[in-house]
Amino acid sequence: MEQSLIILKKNGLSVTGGRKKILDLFLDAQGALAHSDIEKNTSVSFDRVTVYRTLQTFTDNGIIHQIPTTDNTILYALCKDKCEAGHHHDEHVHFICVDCDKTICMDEVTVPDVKLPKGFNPIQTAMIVKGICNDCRN
Amino acid sequence: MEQSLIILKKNGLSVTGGRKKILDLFLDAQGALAHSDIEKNTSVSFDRVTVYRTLQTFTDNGIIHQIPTTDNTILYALCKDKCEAGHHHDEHVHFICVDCDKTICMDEVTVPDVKLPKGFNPIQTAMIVKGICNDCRN
DNA sequence: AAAAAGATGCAACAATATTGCATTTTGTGT
DNA sequence: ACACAAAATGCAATATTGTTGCATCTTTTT
Ligand SMILES: [Mn+2]
Ligand SMILES: [Mn+2]
Ligand SMILES: [Zn+2]
Ligand SMILES: [Zn+2]
Repeated sequence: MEQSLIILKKNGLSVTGGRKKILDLFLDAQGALAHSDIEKNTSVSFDRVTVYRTLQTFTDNGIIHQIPTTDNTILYALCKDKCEAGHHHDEHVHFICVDCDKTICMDEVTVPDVKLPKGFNPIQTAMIVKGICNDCRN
Repeated sequence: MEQSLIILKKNGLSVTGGRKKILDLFLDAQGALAHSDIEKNTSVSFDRVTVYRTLQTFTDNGIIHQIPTTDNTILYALCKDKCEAGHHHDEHVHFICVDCDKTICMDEVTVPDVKLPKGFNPIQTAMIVKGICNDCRN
């Protein structure tokens, strides 16, 4: 059975053309995708609204996770960890290449713990490294 | 002399009502501010465009720095470190309280180094911790 | 005080995001 | 296979957010 089907079923989501297509995009993607990437890359285009709602649904169900940025976009990437609905466990570092602009999930690089001042209770930590990626250095 | 004046002069920026007012907002603020906060909090309101341009200017000159988020906004906060025009040195952790929604610069908590896979060259690292802040825990 | 450089506001426009509702599609039980 | 209920989609309208050019006003420099 197709990977995208498996994921949708496992999460109790009904299988629709749009969801399959968008999920396949993520499964095939090199790096993270922004909303705009999805609108561009789907030759057969869905309504913008559907894309918004699909990304929301996937995020809620722990299928994709969000990556914070400083340019008024949100990046999304597949959760490869054991994320559940309502609680993500993506504690890996994200690398944004300033050259090719790709964003890569470094699944093998765990976000280090950090000691916070007394009284601050951490729930989730994100780490974003900007730099030159493997492909772009020469 | 007023703090805001000093900062503007030091950066060779001409002193205008708008810049002073916005800079004072940052100097008084508890945490980081989004564009929308500035529009709301300035009783005397400037044109939206001026706010955009002012934030851009401040960022370019190393007066404020950006904090990435996952909600299609950018947060801005005063640079307390020795940032220069064109090159920031804000290597501190940012804490976002999921309760009161404030974002705090933890100037004393340095972003830890992280070992990247071969071929990846880091330039700048951001760390955002979500959790419950000092004021909100009880 | 005058000139030059720079900042601002306005208007128009572009891009992005949200909501309600009618219609279509999907999953479920027969 | 069929009918029904539940859910997803598209569309339209609206709201929010961001960008650009240009005329005017303000600040800085001479
Ligand atoms: Mn990731
Ligand atoms: Mn900061
Ligand atoms: Zn690259
Ligand atoms: Zn709080």
